[in-house]
Amino acid sequence: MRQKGGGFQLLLSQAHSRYPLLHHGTPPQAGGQLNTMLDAMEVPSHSRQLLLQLNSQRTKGFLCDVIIVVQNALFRAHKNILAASSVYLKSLVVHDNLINLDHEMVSPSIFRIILDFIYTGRLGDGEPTSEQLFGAVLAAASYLQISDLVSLCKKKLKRNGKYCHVRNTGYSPYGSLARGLRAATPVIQSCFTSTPRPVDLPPVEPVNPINTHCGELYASVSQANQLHQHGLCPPERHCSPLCGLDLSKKSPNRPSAQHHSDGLSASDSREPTISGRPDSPPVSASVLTNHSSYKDQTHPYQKLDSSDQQASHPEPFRTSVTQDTPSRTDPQELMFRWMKHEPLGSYVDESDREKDLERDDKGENSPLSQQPRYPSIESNEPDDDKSTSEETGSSGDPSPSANMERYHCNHLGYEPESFGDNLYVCIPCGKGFPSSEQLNAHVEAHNEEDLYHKESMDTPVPFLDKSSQGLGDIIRPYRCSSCDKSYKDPATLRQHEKTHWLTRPYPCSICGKKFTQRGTMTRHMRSHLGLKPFACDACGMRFTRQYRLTEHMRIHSGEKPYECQVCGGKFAQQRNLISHMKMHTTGPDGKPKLDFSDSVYAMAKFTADHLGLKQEKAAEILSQTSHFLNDPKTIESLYPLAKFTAEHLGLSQEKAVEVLSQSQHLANDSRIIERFSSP
DNA sequence: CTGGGGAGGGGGCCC
DNA sequence: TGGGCCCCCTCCCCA
Repeated sequence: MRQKGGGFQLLLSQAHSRYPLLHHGTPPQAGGQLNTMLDAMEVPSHSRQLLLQLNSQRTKGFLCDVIIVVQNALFRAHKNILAASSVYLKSLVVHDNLINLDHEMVSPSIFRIILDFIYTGRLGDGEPTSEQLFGAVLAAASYLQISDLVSLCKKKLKRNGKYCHVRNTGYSPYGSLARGLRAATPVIQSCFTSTPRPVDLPPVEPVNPINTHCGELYASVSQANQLHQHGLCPPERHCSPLCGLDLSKKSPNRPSAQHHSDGLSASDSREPTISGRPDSPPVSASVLTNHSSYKDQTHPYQKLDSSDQQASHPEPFRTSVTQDTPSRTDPQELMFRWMKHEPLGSYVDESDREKDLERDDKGENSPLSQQPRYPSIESNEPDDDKSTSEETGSSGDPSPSANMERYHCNHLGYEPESFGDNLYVCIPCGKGFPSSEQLNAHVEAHNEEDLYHKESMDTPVPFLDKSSQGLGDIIRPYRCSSCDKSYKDPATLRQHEKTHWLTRPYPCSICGKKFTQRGTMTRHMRSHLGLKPFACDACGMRFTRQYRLTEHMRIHSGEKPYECQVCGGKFAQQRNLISHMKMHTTGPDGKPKLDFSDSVYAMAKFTADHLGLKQEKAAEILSQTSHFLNDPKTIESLYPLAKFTAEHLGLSQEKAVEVLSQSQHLANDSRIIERFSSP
């Protein structure tokens, strides 16, 4: 039977094209000659034995390096085998370890048959077959560009007198899905849901999971469903004929991929799969060769163990800094904390604290609002909960929200026990709920007006109070009731408020790590799956994020836009500038080595951060807002450092640089620091 | 051996 | 919801 081993011949053909000396040193030969040579194989059973081995390995999951998602079933296979069988599959597996097939083009059952064919050269081996089945397989095989299988199906249909062009047959890819077909194809997870199906299609019978003992990469729950849930396989991609298979995103630098943007977000646009798109009608295989120029990178992801993940997050650098916090009056410490965006001791306005106390007396404060708005230096206790705060990966994070979280846990009985069954607490109003769903519903019920009204009633005003509507309130009117942060729109505020929640709402279904934003969790999932959609045109290196690619491209362009204000050193990546700045701020003994000229850069950055503007706008903002600093009343309400800047460093950045460079002695004058650090 | 820079990768979070 | 940016950790290379 010619078709028997057809896939294997493809495999050998590819192997020979790549490795001309593979077969007894025989040079590459024309197809006919090669076939002749294979027919004359000195060990006739060699190809059969090899294929049997490969299929055996597949059924055991051994050395499988790709997962194929078809609707809600997952299949494991070997990239090489798929690539050898279909140029189309080759174009998919070359980039990703997980590929997603359009289930409207190929159903799980049909794909199982196809995969069996690829590994065995048999179609519906030993099972009763029908023209409906062949039609479905034919359609799917055409879609997947498995020419041998297409030919086989056509032959079988012609034999039955049923074949005509597939477009006119009315054959659905589903067809009659070979009920009872016994196949060796291992399905990682098969969880057939009530996904709406075309009315003319018979229901897909569940495929019994086979070989679930294969101990490599088995999801605890349906990965297919998770992929949808987590946006890794958006429904529109999964279902639309225009969507398709390749989970990768196009490299934005590829003009040829422009047409992918329709119907897909930028992030979801695909790597151009040559003939365009995976879903485009099957075309000549030759058009796919372009793909081979890309660097074939596989990204086996091993970090499935949550403990590993957590162990990989040691205490960050700045935690160690805060552990041996100098005394409050240490000016360098204050400056250092400022540069680190850590709260200064003077940050909590005494009047606000009194208000808090009043509310406490009246019992008005919710359990969550009873804390000081910001943990002041004097309220800091030994950070003894580091070992218990690791679950969310926020260990050592000195961000205000992280500080608040730690502070809550330390001081105010913010343990779950204190809320009984209502573990999910609304931060703005302090109400507890037994489930995250109820809490989310409740949070939605907080309309924007309520939020605004509430903040206007009892929110401390770290920047500018309402009586003096200043720049901060104009730009960012929505202020968090749990911390000092303010936002331009209520949606962002709601998003931010989740960072104060006791329970992070978006857990990773693979490692269990929890996130405050779905997008972060989705991104995290991509790292599990090794998806790197963004490719560098210059070197082929692939990245998980567009931003990484942008950074990377500076390596090729030589662009170094980040300049050290102290020494003039230039860097291609801002993070390396920041790292470099640490060198300026840390002496050889490891202690902070801050002079005021170092702080110029940090001042600009700080200003930009707290005004919600981009980094590069810092200087502009400093100069544009200088008139605010001319107003003593406004200065009084500004962040102490801005006040200090206005008083001591001049109003423009240029002036500040000049003054700072001439005033380094001030850095050692604790009285100066005391002036702005005291309430 | 060590410090510094380059660069890959992950998480937080605002827009 | 995804993009963009920031921050951090880490590894590697080199002087």
